[in-house]
Amino acid sequence: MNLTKTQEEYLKTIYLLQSEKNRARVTDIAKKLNKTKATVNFTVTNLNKLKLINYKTYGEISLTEEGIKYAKKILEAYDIVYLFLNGILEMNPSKAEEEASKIKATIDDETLNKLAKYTHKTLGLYSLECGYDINNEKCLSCVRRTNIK
Amino acid sequence: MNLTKTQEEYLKTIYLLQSEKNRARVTDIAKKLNKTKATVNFTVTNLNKLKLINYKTYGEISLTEEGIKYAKKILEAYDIVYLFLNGILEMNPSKAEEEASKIKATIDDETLNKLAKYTHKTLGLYSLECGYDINNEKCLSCVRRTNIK
DNA sequence: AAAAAAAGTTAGAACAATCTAACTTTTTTT
DNA sequence: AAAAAAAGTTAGATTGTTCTAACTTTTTTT
Repeated sequence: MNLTKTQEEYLKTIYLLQSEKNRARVTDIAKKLNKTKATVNFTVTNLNKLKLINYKTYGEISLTEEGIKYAKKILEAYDIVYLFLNGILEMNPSKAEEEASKIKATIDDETLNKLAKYTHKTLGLYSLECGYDINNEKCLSCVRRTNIK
Repeated sequence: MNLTKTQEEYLKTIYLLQSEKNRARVTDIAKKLNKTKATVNFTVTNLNKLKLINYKTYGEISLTEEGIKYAKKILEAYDIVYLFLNGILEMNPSKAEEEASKIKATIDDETLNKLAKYTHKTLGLYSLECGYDINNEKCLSCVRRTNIK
């Protein structure tokens, strides 16, 4: 399935809201993304059709198994970019967060992998506190700032 | 004036085509951006209304003074990102080019400046072959791969 | 200079994402 | 439990970007 940037952004937001506040209502998402409730409702309906979230009119919103998979992948990518911006470029957390979202949404996997490798090497994290495996082209928990269950 | 990403992309493309091939026709732009002629025609008409290009129906396309200013700024930003991707992440030129376009279009000036500083410092270009001035927050000719007249 | 090819244009449609305004449902407060 | 507030929905419109298909103009070839 090929998601749009917006869809990815919403999945990530729902995931984070759920792990931070144990719920992700239309209003919460709207606030976090600075969109109107109508807009959020539109995308939520749309993600529901794709079976990425569970949702019934006036009901609660939660990610499906599939949705969680996507959200984790999106977050991992986002975290790599965040780590670079915050850890290497020394941007302040909130700015780095904002920019990481935007950048993550545009770059492809090759760039992301190269950035992960570089960031790990430069920050001296490789094969230390994190489980990053340079051959396996994966970046794991060390990058994650949020606590995902 | 606040341009959309698409408008910026077209301005950059027109600029490059003009310096490389001395002309930027609808067809040339379409090929470079992988869009249909109809689509290019639409945006060209639109840039003309904004007085960023000179253009009459069936006529030639060229940048106005204003258009050139924008294009240079866009290219400078693009080049900073390109230098990072190619020079530091060691991506191959064509991939770096492609990704730099996308990234440049999303990040804001603060990120760009930090990236410029970092890239210059890391590649040892600062105050050597380039005119980069760390206080002035500008990245000048050293980054430019294209020869702009 | 006529025919063919290339370039350019226009009209009409589609899509994703967003908005405002009016409305309904649910939750909270009194 | 009635009133008020908060949350959620729907309809309708707008914007930006893109497309296809049909058409016109310009350029090149014969």
